[in-house]
Amino acid sequence: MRKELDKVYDPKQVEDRTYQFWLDGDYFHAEVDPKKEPYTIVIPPPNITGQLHMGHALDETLQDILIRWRRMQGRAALWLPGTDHASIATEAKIVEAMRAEGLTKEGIGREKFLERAWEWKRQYGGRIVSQLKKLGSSCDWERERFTMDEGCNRAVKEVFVNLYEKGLIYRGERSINWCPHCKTSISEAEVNYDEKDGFFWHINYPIVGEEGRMLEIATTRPETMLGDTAVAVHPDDERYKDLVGKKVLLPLVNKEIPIIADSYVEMDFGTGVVKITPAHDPNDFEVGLRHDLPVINIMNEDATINENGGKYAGMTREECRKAVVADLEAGGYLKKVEPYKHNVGGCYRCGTIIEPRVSKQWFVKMEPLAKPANEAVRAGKTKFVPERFDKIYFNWMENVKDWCISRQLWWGHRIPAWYCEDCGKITVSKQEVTECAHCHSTHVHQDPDTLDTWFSSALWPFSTLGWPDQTEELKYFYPTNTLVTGYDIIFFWVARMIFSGVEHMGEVPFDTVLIHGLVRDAQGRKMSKSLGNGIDPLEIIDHYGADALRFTLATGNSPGNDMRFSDEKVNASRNFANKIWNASRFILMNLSDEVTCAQLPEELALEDKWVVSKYNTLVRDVTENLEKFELGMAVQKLYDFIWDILCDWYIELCKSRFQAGGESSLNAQKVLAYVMHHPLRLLHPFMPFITEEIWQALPHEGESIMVSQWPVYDAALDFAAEEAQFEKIMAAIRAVRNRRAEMNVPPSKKAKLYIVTQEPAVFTLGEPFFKRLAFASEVIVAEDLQLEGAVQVITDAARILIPMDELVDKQKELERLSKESSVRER
RNA sequence: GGGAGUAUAGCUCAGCUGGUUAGAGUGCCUGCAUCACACGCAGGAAGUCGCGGGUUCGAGUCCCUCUAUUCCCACCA
Repeated sequence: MRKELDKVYDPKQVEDRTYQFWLDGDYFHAEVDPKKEPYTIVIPPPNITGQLHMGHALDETLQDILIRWRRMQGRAALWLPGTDHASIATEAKIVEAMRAEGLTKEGIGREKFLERAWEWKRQYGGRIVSQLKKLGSSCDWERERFTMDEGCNRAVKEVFVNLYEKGLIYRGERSINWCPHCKTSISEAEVNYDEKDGFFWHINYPIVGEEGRMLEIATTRPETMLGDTAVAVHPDDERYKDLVGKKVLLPLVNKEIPIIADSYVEMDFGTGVVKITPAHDPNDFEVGLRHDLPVINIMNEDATINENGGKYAGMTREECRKAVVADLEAGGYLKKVEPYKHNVGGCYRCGTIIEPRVSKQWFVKMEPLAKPANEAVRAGKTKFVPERFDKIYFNWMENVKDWCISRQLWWGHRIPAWYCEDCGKITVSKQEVTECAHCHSTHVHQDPDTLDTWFSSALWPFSTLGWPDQTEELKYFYPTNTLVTGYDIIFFWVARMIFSGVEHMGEVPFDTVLIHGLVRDAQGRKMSKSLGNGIDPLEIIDHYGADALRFTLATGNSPGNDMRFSDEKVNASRNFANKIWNASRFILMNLSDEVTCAQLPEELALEDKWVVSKYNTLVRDVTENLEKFELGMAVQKLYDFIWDILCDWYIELCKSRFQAGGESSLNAQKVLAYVMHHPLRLLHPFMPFITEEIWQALPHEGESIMVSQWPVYDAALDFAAEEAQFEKIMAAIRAVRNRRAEMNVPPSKKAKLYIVTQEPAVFTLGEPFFKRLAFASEVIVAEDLQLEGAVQVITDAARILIPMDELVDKQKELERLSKESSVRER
């Protein structure tokens, strides 16, 4: 079927229709097929609360390029899609929505809350998925998963019980990071530290029994003194040695607390004396454990001061600080205040300053899990691209602390642990527990907490393939091949998937982690909601088309590096799409009916061999680049071939042959169809929509470019000698054009050319090329010739003479014309 | 404090294991309505490859020092 193509490519006419065509053809679906080699990518599941942003667009584009390429190579290519329940983010959304109705979580209760959450998921959870489709993502939608679906829930329980039984999950009272806004614990990885301007308050604590003698402590958080249970000095500090064992009177609280010695204290920092607040500082908590100090929690869940704060109860942390400082000053305890910059931890979700909090939480013991994972990575079973990111991985995994996995949230996988009200022991089970495993009491209740979202994400590469069942899919597609993600997510997700895979599957979850950078705005700033500088990929798709967006994101992007996104770049990409479109139009307009498929003719002219040989090299290069994950280089080469080789040279050369007609024209048509048809396949992973649309219009066999074969390098098409010969002619043509431009001769003013050459290719084949591309009215080729008064252009292959009189006349005429027009302008 | 990245044309970036005269896009300048495309064509100007050393027949590329800049980790209250 041959279509009339519009002059300008309009993605809107093509994209949705084409995507539907693919869906209808079931091309994205991958089956277990022992005859094929599998290639698997699991998608980094976007949050159900999310909207497609540029980071997603980049991530999905890279994955789609890889999966489409492998599919065309004949692999059983599975791109497994899905979404993440995003516990904190989703719960926050529901709570917010309820607040508008005057409702609270506690008010409606757990069950009703979860009903609402699932309803919300049903309504909005699909939004991000439909946005992925707009990009052209060729995911196997039949296998779409959700981190909280039944299968994932089974996997989570299996893992939890398994690790608990191995002693790798435990419950303990620890100082954890608490977000007073989200009202839940968060893990170490979920705290972002930012340098903030603050103060260093020096406070005098009077020493008991030594009238007038003070111990000067320095702190950045004076309000926490309400929970002080000791002050500490270094055991070797001569200044304070005599005081260890004595007591100080805690100002404002008027309570005696001991002076202890602990090597945690740095003698050279501050005054060398530290107030110890086990409840509100993780280091102090450790000191407290060593010295058996009481823990006095002075704050509520929302970080307001509780009854332990005495008269300060009810104040916020900030109000309390002001009040405490004022009271210290009034009491004469405040020695001095100095400005101080220090790092303050904030919640990665909401940015609220976290509060250390001592509470009972569930933890994953990391060391025994990290070790075999690290060995596997060190052995090269999983490779990072670019390599340097393994350093980041190792740095984290080798220093990793136990992972706090319990969250005081309702939306998520509930912890499969039950407490006995009679014997107080814990029963952990995959099934609903109705009686205590230890004393058989039926007075049991389940832990109200849920698991960190990342606990279920960590299992994604195998939970999505059916684990814990040993499904055919799991056997065939696991381990997966490539994981594509940003460097910002290595700790949260990549590391945890690796140790989970090694632990539960006995094999790393993927062989390659392709790391990309951040997409920044045109000024190089991070795109953020607060700056309002985010660029909406859907708007870009709407204006320029998905192919232009994908091309932009794939170009000029080397692995691991950040990139800037600008309208200029998308514009250039859109222009490229249009260029391809018009080249196809030209070809379709000139293809006679007898050219039915893209096959080379028997006889190849010099320029045919040149372009075919160039194409052949392109196949090899693009494939090699893809194998090495150099997607940006691959797409650049395609661009160069299509625009420069194909459009600017080969199509131009064909024009004269088409006019001449006959055998030469027919052969040119065949070659042209060939060098358009095949590179389209190479380009398809990058620009799927336009390539499919043109491919459909070209005379071909097969129903979709998606299932056409990825081209392979063919040694028989390597015409290196002819390439070199033809390039000599090209150089000569360029030289003539160059000289004409210098002399301001417009293309419409044609001149006679005398070409003097010993070069056989130029001698026998050059004439039509010069006529068309060097704007010659007539071409005379000679082995030797002298011409008086001619402009001479000398190149490697030929000496070209342009009769002076013709050009001089033209030049004069031009000068006259330009004078006239400048007069007219005035 | 520890680690990593980046520095190449006005701007945004390529440049893989060292090898012709350092490339592209965009912007700029000149010319062009030539029958695929002005979202175009032809031509042009534009670079001390951050600085200084070193290795080499040969360095944008490898090594060292320094400078600027970005990021990650840790954290001393």
